[in-house]
Amino acid sequence: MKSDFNAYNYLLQHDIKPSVQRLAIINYLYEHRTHPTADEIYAGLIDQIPTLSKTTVYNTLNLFYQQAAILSLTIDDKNVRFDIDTSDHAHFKCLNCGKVFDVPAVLDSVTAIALEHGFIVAEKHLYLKGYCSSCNESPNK
Amino acid sequence: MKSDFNAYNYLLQHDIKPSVQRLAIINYLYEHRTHPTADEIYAGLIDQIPTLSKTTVYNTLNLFYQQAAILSLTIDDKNVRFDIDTSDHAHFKCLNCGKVFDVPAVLDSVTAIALEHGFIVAEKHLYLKGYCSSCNESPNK
DNA sequence: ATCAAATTTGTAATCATTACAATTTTATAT
DNA sequence: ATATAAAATTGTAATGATTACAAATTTGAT
Ligand SMILES: [Mn+2]
Ligand SMILES: [Mn+2]
Ligand SMILES: [Zn+2]
Ligand SMILES: [Zn+2]
Repeated sequence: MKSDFNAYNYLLQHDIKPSVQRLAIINYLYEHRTHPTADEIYAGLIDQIPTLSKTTVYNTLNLFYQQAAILSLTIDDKNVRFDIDTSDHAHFKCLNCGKVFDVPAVLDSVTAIALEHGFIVAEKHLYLKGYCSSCNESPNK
Repeated sequence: MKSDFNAYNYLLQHDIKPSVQRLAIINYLYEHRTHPTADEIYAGLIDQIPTLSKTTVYNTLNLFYQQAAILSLTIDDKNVRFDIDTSDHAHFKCLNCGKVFDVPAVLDSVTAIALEHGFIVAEKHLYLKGYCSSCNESPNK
């Protein structure tokens, strides 16, 4: 089953000039909704693009973020994680297996309160931490 | 005007054995509600405790965090910030001046949704980013 | 006073991310 | 098509926050 995602147009829509590397990275994010780190993206693409540089991965992700084509998640204090899903949703990180899950959420009320305080809100991040259902049922350690 | 905060008892209540360094750090957090970094705490205490080591500051903050005596904030991808206020509230980071402000918030609804998905929630962090009222009125650059 | 445990300290290591200059690729002008 | 300039990519070195670790100091119990 082939992906119906048009990476080329997705980049153009965000004023990003497509290149082999940029298309590969945005496609990787489309196909891997696990909120990968820059290093994971690099490891996942190095076979496909043997000349790929880790610097390019970082530069490209920063460009995507600046152009609001992806989210940059700091739920983990060690690595920044990336998400092609820029819609309003929360994230849950399991303290046992480390996976980051999506959680449906609406954050309008908090944004409204921030506006009342004179803040102009550009980004909203709701991070939850705890134990996922798998790790809860069969705890590791 | 003297602080009415009993640092000694606060540590004991969280099963933390008080020491000169630990008392100084928890007092610093009580008096500085700016969500300081480990480095800022170190810089703010080095005159008062000239032998203080940065390693001790990190170790102590990690201990406080493990004992749930403070919050550990990852709103900034560069530095972890710390907060003695463990009550339910959100944070707003100004992308211009870098300050981190408190924002009142109730996150029960999202926690409920997470529970429905089988997640056990231990921590909740709501981070907003944008421009504070000062920076909004007189933009810098 | 003595000994062991806990805490603190200083230094070195780790490691994610960025800086930077060289190289390669792409686009534009002749 | 060729020359030239601009943009993108690459490799390596630097940065900087945090941690690892072992030595030194302090604390607490006998
Ligand atoms: Mn997501
Ligand atoms: Mn706070
Ligand atoms: Zn898990
Ligand atoms: Zn500001």
